[in-house]
Amino acid sequence: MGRGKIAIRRIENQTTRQVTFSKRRAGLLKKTHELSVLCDAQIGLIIFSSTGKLCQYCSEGLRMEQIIERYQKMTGTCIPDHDSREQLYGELAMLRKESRRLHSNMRRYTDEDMSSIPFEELDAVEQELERAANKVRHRKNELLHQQLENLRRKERMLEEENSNMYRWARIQEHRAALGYQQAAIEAKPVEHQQVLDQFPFCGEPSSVLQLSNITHQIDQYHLQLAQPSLQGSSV
Amino acid sequence: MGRGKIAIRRIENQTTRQVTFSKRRAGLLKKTHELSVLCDAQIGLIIFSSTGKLCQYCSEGLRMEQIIERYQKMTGTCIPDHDSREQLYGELAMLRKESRRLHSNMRRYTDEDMSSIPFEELDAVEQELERAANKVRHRKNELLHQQLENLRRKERMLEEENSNMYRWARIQEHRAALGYQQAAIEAKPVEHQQVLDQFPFCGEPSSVLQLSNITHQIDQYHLQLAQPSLQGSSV
DNA sequence: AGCTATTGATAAGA
DNA sequence: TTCTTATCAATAGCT
Repeated sequence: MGRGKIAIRRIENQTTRQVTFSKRRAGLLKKTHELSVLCDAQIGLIIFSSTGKLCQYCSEGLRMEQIIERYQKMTGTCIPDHDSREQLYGELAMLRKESRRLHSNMRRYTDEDMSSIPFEELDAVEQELERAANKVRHRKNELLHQQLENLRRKERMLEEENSNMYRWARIQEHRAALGYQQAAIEAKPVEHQQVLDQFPFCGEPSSVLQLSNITHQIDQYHLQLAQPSLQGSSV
Repeated sequence: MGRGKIAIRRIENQTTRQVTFSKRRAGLLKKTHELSVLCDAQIGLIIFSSTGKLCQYCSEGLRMEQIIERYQKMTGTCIPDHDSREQLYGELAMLRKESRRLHSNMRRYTDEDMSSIPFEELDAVEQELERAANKVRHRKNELLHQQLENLRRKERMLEEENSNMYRWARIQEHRAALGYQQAAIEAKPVEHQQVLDQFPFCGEPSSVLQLSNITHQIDQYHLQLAQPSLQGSSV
């Protein structure tokens, strides 16, 4: 058809090829459509031009996917895309959910972020901090031990002195009873603490000085505790 | 073409339709092939007859799957599918990695397995452990504060009682001096501590009971200190 | 299927 | 590209 007959082989002249492609493509689409309509056939036609341009036809009332799906069902070939995409979405949803769960779990341990430390140094820095913190902690414990040891020693001295003083007071009481019977009667039957309560404070025995010293030390210890550790003991 | 012109609509006569289908199908395949060859096009043609029979053509050197794959790639690229798929794969990889990381992190708290920590996660792990240790330390400090506060209160009571007891003893001493002058001379000029030292221990005044109680508490506190912290406070 | 009159497709040129 | 048109191809209806 046409002015002359042509051989069915690749047309070398690019312009001619392009023109022929356009004409014959239109004819093919027309013929395809006619066959589809006349004979009630489901047809899918996919054309990639030599320049990569896509052109397609598919029977009325259908989409190309349906033709392809039917074709794959019939030939048994399966193109992995659809199923695998479903799987991907499923895994994605699962991972998102799990990630949320794990993150909220981890937040129990990590409330802050240290975002400004270079990657390579993190482990070394961390070890150093850990070591420093351990040293501070160790030192603090040593001090606490010392403080408490001192405290305990002084309390034992105090305890001893207290009991001695009590016995000394009893002796004085006894002596007073020998001198003035009335004074003995007044002092003897009264309970220890009750007797003490009857006398207003005056004077400072040495034991009191010792105690104020201990109190001072406790205050110092308190100051130590109030200082945050190197890495921040505050919660 | 043909003896008469026909309308492009479904052919009602089944025989005629079937014949027309055969003839035109052959023509379509021929035209398809000619287009493919002449113009160097990649063409896939899928035809389902009204009876369900499959007929296909595809350009030489190709399989239908390749045509379909190329078609899906191209249509998927034009529609925003390609980008979103890239994103999906990216997010999927990220979530998989993160999930692995979080899981191994959790294992450190639940299984106490520290031997399998990857390099990149050391910093996070250290911080988390550090923070957990800080919480423990904070709790410990709270307890120490309480203990020492109690200790100090009891010591102040003791101090007060001690000074009162001293004054009471002085009064007894004074009364004794009024009765027996010699007793007064013996007690008065001697230093408080020295006087106490002259009397061996006997009996237990209430203040002594209080002190032993405090001592017991200090012992308990010492036990607490001896316990290593959760992450090992030892240096 | 085969034939063929007739219509449709299209190569080449504008 | 599109149009024209001479020519060839496809095919409808008949056998």
